[in-house]
Amino acid sequence: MLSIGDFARLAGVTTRTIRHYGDVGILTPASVDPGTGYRRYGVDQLADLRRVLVLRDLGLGLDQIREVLADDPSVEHLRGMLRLRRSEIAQSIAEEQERLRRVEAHLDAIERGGTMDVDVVLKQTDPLRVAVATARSAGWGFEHMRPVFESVMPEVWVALTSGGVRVGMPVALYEVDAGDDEPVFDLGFEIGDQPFAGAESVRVVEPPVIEVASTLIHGRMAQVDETFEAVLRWMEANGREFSGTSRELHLRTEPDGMAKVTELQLAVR
Amino acid sequence: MLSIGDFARLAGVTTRTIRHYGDVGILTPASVDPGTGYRRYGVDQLADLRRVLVLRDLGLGLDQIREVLADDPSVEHLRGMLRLRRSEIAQSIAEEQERLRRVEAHLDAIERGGTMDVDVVLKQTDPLRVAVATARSAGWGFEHMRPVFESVMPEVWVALTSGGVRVGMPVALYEVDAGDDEPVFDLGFEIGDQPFAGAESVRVVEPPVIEVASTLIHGRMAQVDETFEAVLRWMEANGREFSGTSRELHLRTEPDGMAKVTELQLAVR
DNA sequence: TTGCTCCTCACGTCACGTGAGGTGGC
DNA sequence: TTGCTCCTCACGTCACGTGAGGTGGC
Repeated sequence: MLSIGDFARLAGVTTRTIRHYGDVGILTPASVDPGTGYRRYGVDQLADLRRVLVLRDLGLGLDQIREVLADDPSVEHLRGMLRLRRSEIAQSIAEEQERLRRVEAHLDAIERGGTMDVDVVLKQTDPLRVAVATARSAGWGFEHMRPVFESVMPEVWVALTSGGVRVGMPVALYEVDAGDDEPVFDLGFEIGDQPFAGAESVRVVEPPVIEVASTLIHGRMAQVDETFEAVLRWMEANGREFSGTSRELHLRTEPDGMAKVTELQLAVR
Repeated sequence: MLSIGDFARLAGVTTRTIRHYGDVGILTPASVDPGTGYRRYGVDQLADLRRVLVLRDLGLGLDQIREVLADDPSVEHLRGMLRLRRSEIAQSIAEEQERLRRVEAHLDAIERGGTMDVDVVLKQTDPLRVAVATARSAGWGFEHMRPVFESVMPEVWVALTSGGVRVGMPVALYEVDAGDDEPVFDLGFEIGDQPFAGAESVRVVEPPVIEVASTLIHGRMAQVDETFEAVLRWMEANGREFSGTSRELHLRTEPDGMAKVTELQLAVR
């Protein structure tokens, strides 16, 4: 019989760990002195403890370890847990590698230019339901777009409110096709889950949930072009490619309808 | 100004998270209503929150984030933290990959033969200081070794105790060189940090701390040969190679000096 | 007036580490 | 008798999630 100190030392762990395993029912002492409370362990329990430590080092939780040790023909059970663990670990490696890439991209940006000019986040878009009208402009760029915004948005607004629909956040949806000189895009408002049958040129769309590089634009929209390009550069530095789909979400607007905070989303491939 | 709910929604986090960042001093509300305690956030704080979320997703702790945000020309500081993070992530990826290999080796063992016959652990040896005599036997294997043990160990024991040294755990140290037919190895006892000048054939050695595949043998030493081979098979399955150095630590012995629990260590290359 | 939002505690998470304060064994 | 070991609480860790119980705003 071994004292807890000897037992722990032989296994290379602390006595606190041994007591903890007793507390959670993973490894109870062979006997406990009723007077002093001193724990005693049998030498054959060393092998049990080893098994626990092996499973722990594979990343199993103590609850799982207790389960595996509990049922006797535990091979099937253990196999199931290890398969689960395998995919969990593979998953977490993939995530850490992705994280490492992001850290390195940040460091690159710092080395190159002081610090990053934009804060870009890679994320999934939130589900969205919008009522939009299709718009055309003479060319890309804010100067071409602005008049289109100013004529189309009020149009959609009127169609919605006269239909009894409360308008939400203003939204613009773009698709760039190769060599487009005359951009065609959708302008409108988020409408949540309110019913709306559509009217004349206004229809309801639910853009798919996709992965985007997202950034915020503060203040007037004049910066939108340069921000767009900054995000494209960010994508390049981070090994991502622009798919051609982009969205503008006007998170906050001035009373006059001008954007105050805009989220710019460029879909990655 | 934004309510905490709007603020959180725009950033895609919960209000609890926002409050927590307030509690720890990372992002305090632009204003707090003194009557109701309601928090108010400025739209420009959305960018601040974004920065926090970006750093969080790089794996920085909230303490570190607070530090980086605290000093204003934080580029140097941030760079240092990101470099640290980079190496931490690389480290953790390596560990997870190692863990994945162990899980897969376990699964292979289960597929092949029900479950593993030995519990083998890869670990660093503990520091060790032993007094040993050199021994020779006619060949490898327990049957050849046993008589050597039985004659050499008492010899060392006498040399130590007559020198006033308390003997610790019995230890055997082996080196296999290619094609050795007449094994030469060291037998003796752990002596901790007790001084011992050496006597006749007995000398003090401190075997280096090395990485070993370790397993326990319960009961009489007759199983040592098959266990040795099982560990070699384990190494093969786990992509490790035996370096030729091995050790036996007699963790517990019977009153008659026979081993009751023995740790067998094979050094990996 | 009824939902909805917001508020402040405060416990739980996971596997122990780390004292604090006290007692048994050589 | 003096160290050394052992004992039982009980807090701390990290970044929030999740109620509980209560109140303000449209």
